[in-house]
Amino acid sequence: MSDTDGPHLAALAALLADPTRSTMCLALLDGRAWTLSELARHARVSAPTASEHLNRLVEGGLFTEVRQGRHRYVRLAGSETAYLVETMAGHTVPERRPVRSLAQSARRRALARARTCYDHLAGALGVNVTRAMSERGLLGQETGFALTGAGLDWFADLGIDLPTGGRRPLARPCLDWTERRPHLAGVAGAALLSHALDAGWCVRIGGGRALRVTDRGARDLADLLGLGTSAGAETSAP
Amino acid sequence: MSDTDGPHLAALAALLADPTRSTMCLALLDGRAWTLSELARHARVSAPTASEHLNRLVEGGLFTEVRQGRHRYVRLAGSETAYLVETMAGHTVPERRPVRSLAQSARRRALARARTCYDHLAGALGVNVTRAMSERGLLGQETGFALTGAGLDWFADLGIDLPTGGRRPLARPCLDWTERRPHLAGVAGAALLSHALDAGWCVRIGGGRALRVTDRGARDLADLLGLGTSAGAETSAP
DNA sequence: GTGACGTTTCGGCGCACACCGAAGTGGGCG
DNA sequence: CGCCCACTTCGGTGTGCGCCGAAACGTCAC
Repeated sequence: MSDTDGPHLAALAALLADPTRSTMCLALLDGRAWTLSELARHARVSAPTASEHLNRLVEGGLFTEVRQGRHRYVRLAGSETAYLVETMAGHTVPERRPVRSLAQSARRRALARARTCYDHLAGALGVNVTRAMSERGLLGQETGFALTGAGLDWFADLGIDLPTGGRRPLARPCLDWTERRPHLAGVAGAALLSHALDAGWCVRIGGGRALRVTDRGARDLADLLGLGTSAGAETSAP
Repeated sequence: MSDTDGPHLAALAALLADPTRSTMCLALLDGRAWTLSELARHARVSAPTASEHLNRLVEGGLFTEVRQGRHRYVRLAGSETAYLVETMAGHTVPERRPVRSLAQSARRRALARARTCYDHLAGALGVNVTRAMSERGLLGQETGFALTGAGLDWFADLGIDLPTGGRRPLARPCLDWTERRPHLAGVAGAALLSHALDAGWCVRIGGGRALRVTDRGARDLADLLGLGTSAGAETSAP
């Protein structure tokens, strides 16, 4: 391989190499299914244009689609695809981009505080939770990135079932775009976000990826991980 | 972020979205510096064309260059860049590609047996070494991907120094293109390949990425990890 | 100096494709 | 049945860019 793989790699990259398509991919990082018209509006293109792009993304295996009545729902093909998009997004140079409006600034701060990254926690909240887990000996980051025995017990005590045996790693680092530090992804990361939503630790705000930590969530996270009440609000200043 | 990051992600992807450029990136996965004309010949384009592509790749931060006399040497910007290329390459669908010539078939088999992947071992050899380390309790893969205490001792006993403290993880999985299984990357992976070359366990064959396991290497790997003499030759058949 | 060679710049060609408006398809609903 | 709406197909336009040959530039060797 590899000698003849150039064109294949290029074909994959070309799917992400268009601003409209990459915007769509980032939008779908919220892990949910979007309709064509929602994506068209989000990416500011006409419906015909969006249709063409979705065809290519589905054809290329990055998206899967479900047709329901007159709607065309698409979502990321799976966690591996999300991982690919996350990895590439983590390598873009963060430039000083002028904030154009007050509303945009508020939205951006909300996303930086706490958000979902496909199926796990991200933003300051995700990074702080990951760091706290490390400090409490639940997660080992020194010699790689893996749950410890204590970490497995911690999930069990919370009543969170961690399905094993699949190809997906139990714990994996995911580079946070805003914090530039790793947060917990993989099976454990997905289970943790799922539990956080079920247990009412946080709720989605707006229709997007942003999360708000509830009072109950702040209390439980303080109890379980010693997180300060501003863990999902404070910036990453040292 | 993320809302306005579509164009940035697209710009990064566009660097890899051309067959000539992606071929160059894959070539540089051998971790060494290539001259412009070497890359032009490898990618089967003229020197002017290659020059343009290198400009864009350097400009985009994927390559770094060193000018020496009338030569222009380029290499991957770093291990993170190599990781990015590896990740994307690992997501290309492996298709049944007809083998066109006997020489190509032999080259492909050699690469599948043992090769370098930027700065660590890959191919059947890399995957088997990784699996053996797991079975011997040197590497934990159940709850993530991390060296164990025994693993740290194992490196120390070999006299391999593992520099810590940098941003690069000590152990990281890298999906093998040919084997479709993880092999050891990160600081430990790089140190292991470096030691393997220094200790004469394997040598580079041809000018490329392919490796040949020496008699001495086969003996030492059998002693240290219980690897069969064909560990770098056998296929991954279960 | 002169010649060879690696690299860059320039000009021009041709193709791929992102985009839209208009028209067509088909499901859902009154 | 007829209307609305989500989506797709079709034509046409513009442009970005990958490519090369020719020529210029720099370095090295003699």
